Amino acid sequence: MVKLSVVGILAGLDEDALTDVERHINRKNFSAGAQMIEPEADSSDVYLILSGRVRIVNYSLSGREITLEEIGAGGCVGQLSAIDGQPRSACVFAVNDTEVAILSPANFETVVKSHPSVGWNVIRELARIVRTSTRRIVDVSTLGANERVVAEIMRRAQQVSDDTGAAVLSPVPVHSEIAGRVSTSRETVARVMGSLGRKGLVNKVDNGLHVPDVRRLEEFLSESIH
Amino acid sequence: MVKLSVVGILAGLDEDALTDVERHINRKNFSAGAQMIEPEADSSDVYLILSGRVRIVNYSLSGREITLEEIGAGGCVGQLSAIDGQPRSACVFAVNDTEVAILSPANFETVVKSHPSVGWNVIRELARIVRTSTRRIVDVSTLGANERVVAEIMRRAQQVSDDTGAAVLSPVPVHSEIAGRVSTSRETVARVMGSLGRKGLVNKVDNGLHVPDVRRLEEFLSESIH
DNA sequence: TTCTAATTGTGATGGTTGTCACAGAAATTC
DNA sequence: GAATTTCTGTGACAACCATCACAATTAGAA
Repeated sequence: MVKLSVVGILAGLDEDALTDVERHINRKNFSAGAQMIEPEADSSDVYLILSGRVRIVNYSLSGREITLEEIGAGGCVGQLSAIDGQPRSACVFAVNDTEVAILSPANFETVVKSHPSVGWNVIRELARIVRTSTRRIVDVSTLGANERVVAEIMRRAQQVSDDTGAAVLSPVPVHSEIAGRVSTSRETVARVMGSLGRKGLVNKVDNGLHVPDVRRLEEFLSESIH
Repeated sequence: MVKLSVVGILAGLDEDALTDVERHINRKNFSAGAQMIEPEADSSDVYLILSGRVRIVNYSLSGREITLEEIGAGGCVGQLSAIDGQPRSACVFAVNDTEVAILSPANFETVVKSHPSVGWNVIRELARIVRTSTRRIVDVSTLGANERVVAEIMRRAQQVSDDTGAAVLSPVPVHSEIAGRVSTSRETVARVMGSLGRKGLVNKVDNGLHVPDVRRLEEFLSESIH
């Protein structure tokens, strides 16, 4: 049984407070691929992710999948509805087997209001989301689809680059998954990845995608933006 | 001298608390068009808007202007940097003559943490921003430029529609301003507006843009999405 | 292994829309 | 009211990329 203390927004709570929260949650498990929240549902529960990984997506009428966020253990989803009472705007499903603690909106509000540190944690988390959303709006408004794909690879590589400036993305990101994250088609991702490979900017290794020189990728991107 | 009580995030504070906050702010005036915050500046102050109107924009390398938000009296800007300490990601300028109260990041954090209601107000405000950002990401990923323009007019009309289902947007929105808000070019907005006019869905009146039947506009949009 | 499903690679094509260019209209300034 | 700036309207054109359509490859299950 995973402890609630792994949850980021509860950081700073002492043992007593945590056991108190524990009394107000329901634990639940979802297996990989299961849908956790469907849009327009009129629940407003907050899901604290204890283990596993979830993805927040939105489907266009034409069936195109738009990935809004992906959140791992320690994160939480579904806060928005709990905060403003509006219906859910996206659907959430489990990428891996996932264990969650479910908090009712009323209890969420109580916890937030009675523990200033939790309130501040929630604020920080929302600020993070606003920043990434803003970046994405700017990206999609100023970059072409090809450049967005490169930028996405670059960002992922930056996060795991070692001191020689190389990085390995493992497992190899699936094209359609990247496409969902940068609002383009799977085919465009395939073409860009092919071209990056031919230029030697990335290459496939056993169990991952190898980026020999992240800096060179950055340069390539700023050149192509022109 | 405008009272601090107009500020949304301070709602719920009593007189004593307000006078206390008053001691920690600096008032400042900006005239229309003045730049209030420039990107990358290493200040992290929070600006409480007492009167006037400001616009948060981001410029692409090619000079294209992306409007992220527009905020009137009672709102606040610059929270993100105060919350996460990261540099500013956009620039803010005054649309009208604007009076602000400036709060240092440390004082902002103190106020938020010492008044649960303020904390919750900030959370609600951030949630609102996340919702509009998400909507915009979905829009820009699923709709074409033409449809986004129609959707923008529709949303504005919905907000001011009377009981007959008509609406007047006044003053007439400037094309380039709409373009900045839906990530397209001024010319595209001009073409769409022209076509909407020819269809009788909108028409110019003295001092505004008249939408005779908002519902018809909604229908037109869902048809064009197809 | 063999079979099946998922993922990738690539050509052809057409629609959308950004960009350039310039003319006309409207609003502001002087 | 003349002059200047800002805003609007529209044509032409090319770039970009989503979509369709398959083939090839790889991974996973039986």
